[in-house]
Amino acid sequence: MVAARAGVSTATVSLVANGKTRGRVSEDNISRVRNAIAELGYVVDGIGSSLAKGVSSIVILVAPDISNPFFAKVIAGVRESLGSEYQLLLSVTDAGEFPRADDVRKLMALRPAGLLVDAPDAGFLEELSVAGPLVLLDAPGLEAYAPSVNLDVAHGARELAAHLAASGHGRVAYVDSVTGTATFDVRRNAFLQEAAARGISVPPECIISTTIDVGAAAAAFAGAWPQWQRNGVTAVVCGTDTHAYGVLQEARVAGARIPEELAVAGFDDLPYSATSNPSLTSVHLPATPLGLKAGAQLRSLMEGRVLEQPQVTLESSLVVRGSTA
Amino acid sequence: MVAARAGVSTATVSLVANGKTRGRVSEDNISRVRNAIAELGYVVDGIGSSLAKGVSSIVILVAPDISNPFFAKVIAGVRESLGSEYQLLLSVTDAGEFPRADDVRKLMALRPAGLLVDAPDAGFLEELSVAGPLVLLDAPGLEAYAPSVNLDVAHGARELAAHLAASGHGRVAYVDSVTGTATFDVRRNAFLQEAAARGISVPPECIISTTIDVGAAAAAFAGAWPQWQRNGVTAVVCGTDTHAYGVLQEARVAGARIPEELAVAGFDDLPYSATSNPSLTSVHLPATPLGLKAGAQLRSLMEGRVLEQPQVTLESSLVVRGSTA
DNA sequence: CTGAAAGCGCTTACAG
DNA sequence: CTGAAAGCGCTTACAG
Repeated sequence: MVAARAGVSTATVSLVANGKTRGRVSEDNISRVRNAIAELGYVVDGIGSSLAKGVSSIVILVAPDISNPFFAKVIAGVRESLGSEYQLLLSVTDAGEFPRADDVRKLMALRPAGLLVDAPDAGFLEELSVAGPLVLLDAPGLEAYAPSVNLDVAHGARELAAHLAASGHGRVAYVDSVTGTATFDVRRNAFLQEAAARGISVPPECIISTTIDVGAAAAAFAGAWPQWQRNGVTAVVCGTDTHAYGVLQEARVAGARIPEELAVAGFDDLPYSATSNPSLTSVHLPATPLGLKAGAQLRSLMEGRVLEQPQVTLESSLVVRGSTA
Repeated sequence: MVAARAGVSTATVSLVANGKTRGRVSEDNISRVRNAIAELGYVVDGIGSSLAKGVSSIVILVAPDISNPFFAKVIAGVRESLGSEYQLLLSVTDAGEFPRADDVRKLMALRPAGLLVDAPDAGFLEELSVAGPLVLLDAPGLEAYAPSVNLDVAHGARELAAHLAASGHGRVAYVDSVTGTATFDVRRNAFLQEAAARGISVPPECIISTTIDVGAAAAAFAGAWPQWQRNGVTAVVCGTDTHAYGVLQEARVAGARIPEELAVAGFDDLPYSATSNPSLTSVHLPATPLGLKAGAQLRSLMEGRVLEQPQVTLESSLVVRGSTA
């Protein structure tokens, strides 16, 4: 239709629509085609285009926990660095569950231009074996599989241990996340190691784990607190702020004054952590920069460039607030 | 490849892969093809299939505020009712901003099987003019454009006014959202109307609005509170819980005791509202059911069925907590 | 029940 | 600089 209107072949229209006119189309025809496109409101059909080109303009972001507010910022970052020529398709699953490689293979049938995978486990990547551009987010220890953008969450974890030691805490409990995501292992291990080095004891019976859910964490804490209290626990570190909200809630119910009798801290620095009462000490993770950088890396890959720095690590740092001060 | 392996034509393979074998393919060939598919790990190419069929299996969800935790639940609901044969593509924008119809037209080039639009304004729908299956979410007053699933947020708003009146509040302030989304108008109007009916005064200078952001709301409240206090305001109603978190935070800074000197309430009943200190009185909105129902309606449409009930409204209700009790 | 063939809307060598 | 033609991977009447 556009070709007919402009009086040229469809090949010429395609060239103009894709901006590949350099020395291939006359000025005259370029403007005829542009006019025809504008008048008809023509938009290149993505399906036909994808089939001919072999790839679509879709970028798929695979993530296990979209309900985490942290994630919204990651998405915003990815979108910004990807620009408007790529469409971002979110492959979401139920909170904490990871998509089966089988599901993702179905998504691959859409011929995505690139793939972004947040917080995967090795088995998933093993099974997946993507051919095209792929960037991992928050996948510590999996650098061998693909270029990745990681968070140096261990740094913040160590800061937290140092902060608690400096505040005089000698016995601390840890509320972990049950998901096997690598970041939670890093958080816990880095904290425990630094805590031990600074003379803080975290006995095995003071480490519990629950799903990432305020209610679940509250219930687990309620069950464990009486014994912890008898054992002299004066601080609880939580794998995520969400867990910490549950602990804060339940601690109030149990009548433990915060931070005088019980200090509480978490990871993620969610938006509400600055607002809760008491406000929550937390390890801040740069969510937007994470998305931004991962999007930029993927874009380089998709445009055929070679990454000058395939492995990137972003800093984390402790934000001290009322719950431990 | 599959056809060659099974010793049949590609047409037969297509029939089997799409499950359209009823009386068209022999049992013998069906199993040959199935085996070949399994052995080769073949997945129907979505692009080729879409081009031939005219539509893809993509469902696009357009939404203005993905950073709202409320939204994660809506998505979970949509995913569940859509099932695995459709892929959900999220068209996200920066918080509070709505995609331009132009952007969406680009998405339409992907030939989506259906479109879900959350919290649109009339102008957007006017400009859009979709041909295919379309369902609106949370679009009060726009029922004329398409089948929609709405929240009866007015009901909860009236309950809130009644609750405040019963608690003895005579002068109340309102912190609104600046986005022109219809739901915020409904919330405010329903509250103001019921408040007036119950003898609560909400003077014009006691109505302010900010973006949906804890910090912005906090700053706006900080600026307005001194005058409000002089005017005898004893309660603040916020268009969203996010606004309310900012008010809670700033009220503490200003030394106003909650709820004794100042009652605070919001809308949305976000997960953290149950956990904040004091916990936040809020109008609960059924996010998951909203997504569930919208997905189900769209699915009916995509499968060619006629909706027996094109307009659906879900209940909202007040949850009273410590911030007003 | 089966397969050859046309066609979906594009892009891209290729010949001119 | 331009256009005819092949081809991307499927699906679907159609003829047998």
